[in-house]
Amino acid sequence: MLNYLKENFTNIFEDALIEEIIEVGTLKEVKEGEKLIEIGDYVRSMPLLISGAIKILREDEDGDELLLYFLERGDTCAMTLTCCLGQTKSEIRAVAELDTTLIMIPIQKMEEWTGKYKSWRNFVFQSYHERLTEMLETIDSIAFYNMDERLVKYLQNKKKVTNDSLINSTHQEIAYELHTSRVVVSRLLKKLESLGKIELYRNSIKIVSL
Amino acid sequence: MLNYLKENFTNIFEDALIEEIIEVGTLKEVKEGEKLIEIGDYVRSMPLLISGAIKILREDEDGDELLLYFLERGDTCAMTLTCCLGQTKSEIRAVAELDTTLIMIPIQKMEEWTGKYKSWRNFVFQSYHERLTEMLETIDSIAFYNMDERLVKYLQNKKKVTNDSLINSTHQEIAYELHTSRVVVSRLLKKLESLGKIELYRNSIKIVSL
DNA sequence: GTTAAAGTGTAACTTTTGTTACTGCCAAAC
DNA sequence: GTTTGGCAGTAACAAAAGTTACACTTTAAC
Repeated sequence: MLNYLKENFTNIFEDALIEEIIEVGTLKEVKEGEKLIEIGDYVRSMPLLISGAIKILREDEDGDELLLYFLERGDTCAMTLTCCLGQTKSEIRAVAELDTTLIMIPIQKMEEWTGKYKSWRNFVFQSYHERLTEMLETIDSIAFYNMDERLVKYLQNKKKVTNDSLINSTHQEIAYELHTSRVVVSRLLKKLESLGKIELYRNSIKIVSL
Repeated sequence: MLNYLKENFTNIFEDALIEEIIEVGTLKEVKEGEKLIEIGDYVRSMPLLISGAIKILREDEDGDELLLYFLERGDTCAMTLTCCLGQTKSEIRAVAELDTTLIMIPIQKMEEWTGKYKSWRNFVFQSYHERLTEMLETIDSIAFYNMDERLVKYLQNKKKVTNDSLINSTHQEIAYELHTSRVVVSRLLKKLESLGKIELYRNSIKIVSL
């Protein structure tokens, strides 16, 4: 755990804080597709992301989803922060996008460390800032762009997060995350293919130039 | 200022903190329609809302707007918090929805107080939580609901914030805030009127039962 | 090998939303 | 009083997105 922390959070956390994290934190590994938090859950610990990626989803009345954003190496979950402190239920679902390694920190430490360590405070505020910014980008996408542009952004984002220009998703899965229908996704993907920007295969999409 | 603070933030802030706020804070009054923050501005002080209401807006490439949420009595601007700490430009525009009274706090104090006062930390985290929740509600509206439902929510929200069932807005103004066109708003308002839920006048809308 | 299930392609159609254009009305300015 | 500009109503049309239906292919299960 020490190595993980040094690699990912050195220059961010003070040495004394790193020691404390090692004392109380527990290492957790989750497989791709595994659910970390469900809507309505009470959250009892806070994740620090070491490697992999986690997608954060919102759900509508019918149980359909919308992808909000991804968490990556060095990130933490801002929702969890507020849930921990406010003792409220989770408003979102968190699912591993890739095989992921996390350090879980008990929520009692949250409050203590925000008083004690300046580096922790900065980290927490920085996280809030990043998450708010990502929420704004999500709002921009939904409110200001058409589905074809949203699809392109989605594919670009997915490529960045997985670091792979071959995207292993079905049209149905993409439709869920964009909160639209499979037929619409197929239609728009076909158009992108005919423009030479992607190549379509069963269960996967190759990004050529987006 | 002492009275304002006692009325709105007692039980929230420690006495020592209230004293400090009085020392360094300045009272500010803004008229309805007045702009407080523009996109791209660097923010140098943090507002505590004493009375009135402020609307927070996002802008697209063409300069068209989208209403994100309102700030009310006892609120502060989460965007400002992160902007102050991160020294980044504002991502949003803030405009007074009503005549509004604020206490402005220099940003230098932010960092100091988060270390010093537990009540201040709680207030800041609470603010983040509320703003994140409101952003989620905004996302729900845009992503999951049709324009007719969004319009109803908008009218309900406006009634709540202004505490007045007579809404003094033109169709064009509503269209801007919902990021749609005037014709669409007129069409949907007319439908609501024919259902007996509202009454339409020039420059205003009376909410009967929504 | 046969069957079943999941994934994709596509046509035809509906609904929702956005656009253009034109009308009349009201209120402030002259 | 007349003019002017902003506001609202509405029709007609276009574009975007969602829906239904069905064909065909691939893969997994039996």
